[in-house]
Amino acid sequence: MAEENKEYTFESPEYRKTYWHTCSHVLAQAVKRLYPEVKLAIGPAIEEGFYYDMDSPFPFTPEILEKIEGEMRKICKEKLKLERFELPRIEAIRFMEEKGEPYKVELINDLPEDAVISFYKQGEFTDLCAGPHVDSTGRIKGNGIKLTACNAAYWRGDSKRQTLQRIYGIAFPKKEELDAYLARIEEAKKRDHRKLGKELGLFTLLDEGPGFPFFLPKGMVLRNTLLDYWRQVHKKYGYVEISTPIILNQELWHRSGHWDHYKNNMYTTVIDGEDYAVKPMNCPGGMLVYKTEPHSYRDLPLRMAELGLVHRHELSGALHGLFRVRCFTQDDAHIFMTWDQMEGEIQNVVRLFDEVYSVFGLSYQIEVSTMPEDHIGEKETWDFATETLKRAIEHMGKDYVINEGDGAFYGPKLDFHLADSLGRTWQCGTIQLDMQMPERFELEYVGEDGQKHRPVMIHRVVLGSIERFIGVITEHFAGAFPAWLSPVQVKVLTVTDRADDYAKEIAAGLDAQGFRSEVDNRNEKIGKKIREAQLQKIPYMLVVGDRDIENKTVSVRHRSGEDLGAMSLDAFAAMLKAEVDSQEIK
RNA sequence: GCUGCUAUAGCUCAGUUGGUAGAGCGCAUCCUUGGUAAGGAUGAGGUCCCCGGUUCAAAUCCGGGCAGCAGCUCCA
Repeated sequence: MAEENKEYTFESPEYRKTYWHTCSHVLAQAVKRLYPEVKLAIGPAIEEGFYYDMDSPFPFTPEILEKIEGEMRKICKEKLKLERFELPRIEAIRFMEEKGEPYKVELINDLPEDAVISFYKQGEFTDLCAGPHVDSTGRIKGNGIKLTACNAAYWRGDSKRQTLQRIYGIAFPKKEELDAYLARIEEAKKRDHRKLGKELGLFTLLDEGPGFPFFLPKGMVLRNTLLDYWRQVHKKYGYVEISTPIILNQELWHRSGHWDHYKNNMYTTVIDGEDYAVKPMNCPGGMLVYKTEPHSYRDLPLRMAELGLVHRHELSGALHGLFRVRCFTQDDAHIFMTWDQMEGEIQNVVRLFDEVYSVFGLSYQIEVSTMPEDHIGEKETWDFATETLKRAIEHMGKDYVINEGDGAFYGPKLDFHLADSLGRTWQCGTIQLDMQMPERFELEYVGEDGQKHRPVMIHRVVLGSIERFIGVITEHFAGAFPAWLSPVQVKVLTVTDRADDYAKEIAAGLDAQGFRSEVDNRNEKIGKKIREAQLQKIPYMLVVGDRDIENKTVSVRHRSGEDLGAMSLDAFAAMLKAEVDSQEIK
């Protein structure tokens, strides 16, 4: 773009990338001016902003980042022209050696034989770079730049190599846009499920069990309500439910292949001198249940669901609230079927996903994950399974992207990434097609022809992990769950203690109809009770005072702030029932 | 696991150059009986994450560990 003399619009994704890419060069230039001893690695533009990886003998503190920001603003003011030039490989290497940039030398060495080796020069600073860039550092708005963080990153993404320091930044052509961006980040932090989980009394994580969440009474109501719904919808889609043990003999895990491919993440124990393992997945248990009796083709597809508690030893640094834990409940199911049933059954699962996600107002993006390096089975089987998955969703008119080499060790999968209300995505649902486990466990069914055949299997989860899903919807709803899910649906607030008995009657009446209510009859003013119920994001507040006692009414307030006025308890209950039954989001 | 940062009351946080601790909220008691987002007073509550070191003296300085946060790696 530097070469072209056209109008720039920041709204175009290409130009944003170019703009941010130049910012990363300005960042590197600023660092080299202030700290010449720092070695440069790589500095690209990313989805939102840019970063530069550097090898520095000292950590970049927030104070240092501010200093660097200041220098960056100066560089913008200097309006340095960006000029591109090329060098033959030998000269390019010598050039970077002379500058004392070993990481750049390594990058050049690893470029393909026929690569054009280009550089961009701005003032005294030159960087190895394929471009493109804006034509002058004057294009960058100095006070629209913010260095947001400094963190560690491995050189070339390899955990065995040098740890570098990565400075992240963001930049906009207008200061107001930067402020809006920073405000959005602040908003996201308010929705963080770890913060809301504590404030709303949903769950907690304690030192005594890192990565092992505790569910508190309110979180448990939410969880059980979610699971009631889950059972109801699975019944509708023809599933049966099973439960298999958490600890099983290690021999089973050898047979399933988990031991060879997953043992680093498995917890083990010894019982009566024999080795056992805590299950990291539910499938082997499901296989064993399938084998407890002979099956006819008439039984298929057999859809066996299991809310299975699995344990996985995740790296300590990977733990993150309920999103990444060491023990979680998968809303698993294993579907056994004939080859003919595959496509239809995959689509049946996708329809179930659509129904469930739409209840929460969640949209998704599908990824097709293909054969990983570390896999079992033949490539031909994998190709067939992958094609079947793709074809099934293509016939439903669904879009997808390919995630090369990210499949499970036993088969390819469709991953459903859910976007929360801030546009961040989390993998929840997955549909995995498996032709390996039925083989390893020698599963059979008797066909129409009276012969034994091998079924095919689908592994699938909709919510993914109950824990993660609760985290996702907590952020998605910012803690204001729809009435059907809210741990407390109604809070009855007394104006004076003369209303105590009446309030208890109201709450008892609601409880009798299956609603979840609480009474706040503390010796506090009504304004304070409302404020607290509001902060707890309770959908409905029923204010009861002398007027209500006299008129046999409740004064209804919704958490949106709307005053719905006085009405009879029956009228309110009917309204709430309609809202709960429809699973309305409001 | 790696790099950096953080750890003080149930929660959110102060704590000056080393002299064994404070606020607000919450909780308890009392006053107050107040109609749609915080009424007032009093009081209880702390092994300053754990272990070790320096020092007459450590919440504070140093080392090690556990945990959390950010990111990287990983997420079958």
